[in-house]
Amino acid sequence: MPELPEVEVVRAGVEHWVAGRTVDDVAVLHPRSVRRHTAGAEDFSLRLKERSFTAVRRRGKYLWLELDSGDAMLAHLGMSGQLLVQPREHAAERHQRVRIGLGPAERELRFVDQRTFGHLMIDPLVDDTRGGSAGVPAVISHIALDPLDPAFDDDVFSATLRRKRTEIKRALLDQSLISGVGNIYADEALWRARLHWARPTAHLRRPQVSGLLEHLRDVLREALAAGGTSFDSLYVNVNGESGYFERGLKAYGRAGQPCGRCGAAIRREAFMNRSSYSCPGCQRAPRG
DNA sequence: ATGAATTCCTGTTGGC
DNA sequence: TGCCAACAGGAATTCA
Repeated sequence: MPELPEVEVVRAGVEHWVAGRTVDDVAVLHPRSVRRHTAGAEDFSLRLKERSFTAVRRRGKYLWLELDSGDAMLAHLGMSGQLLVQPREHAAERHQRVRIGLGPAERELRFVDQRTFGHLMIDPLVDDTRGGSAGVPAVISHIALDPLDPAFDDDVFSATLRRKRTEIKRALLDQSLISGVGNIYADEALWRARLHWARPTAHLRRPQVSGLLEHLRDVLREALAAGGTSFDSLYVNVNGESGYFERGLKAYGRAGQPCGRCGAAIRREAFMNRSSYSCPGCQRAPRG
């Protein structure tokens, strides 16, 4: 499931292949994949055709391909989305949803997405009110900076977090507070910080928040260096190669296996219609 | 206004 | 062998 490290791997790969290319053909094969483009699939294609890609940027789990029109093609991979660059004559992937011809190269950009939680849309770039220098797509202006962004402010995050009446893992998954963190890296950072997912944010000390951010950045950077995490080949990078950080996971998906720190069996708990993995020895549940 | 629950989707897996 | 429930989960939307 693509989180920040996987999306960054895709961003870099896509940028290598599309920068300077001009769109000479667009085919929307599944309308759901452009559902957030409210003007419709035809308008989506129209705004891409004959436009050139100038840069590829990312914030959290969103990435966008800047166009020479002042718009950007915004992409979110959801759970199973892939952006692939393939020769045009290469056979279509089973769940190919959108195809974008890259002139004058004999290649095309393909959006492949089995579960269709991901999406593409065209959106105007607006001034970034969150501290960046480049423009951001208007529809994601509410998304917070991610913790690897140089402009991310730890003190502001800590203060905002401690004003909230919620649990720490909910906050980590709230993209308006901090972006790029999903279920996997939230569990990994909490394990490293020895914090249980249900800890109330209002009771966290500032040094605990700082420590958590440090662990979060560590695990994100390690995963990025390894090319991202992948489990079932639904997620692959732009060249079709799976990431392999799963061997570095200490909590996520390890229910029943011994904690690498204290040996206790990692537990799995239901949480927000999904699962949370933690160590009962090193991550004590809060009282109440 | 805030926080939490619901919903969208498809392929795989496990139990009976 | 076949059927069905559970599961994977990001984030917009809806609800309380």
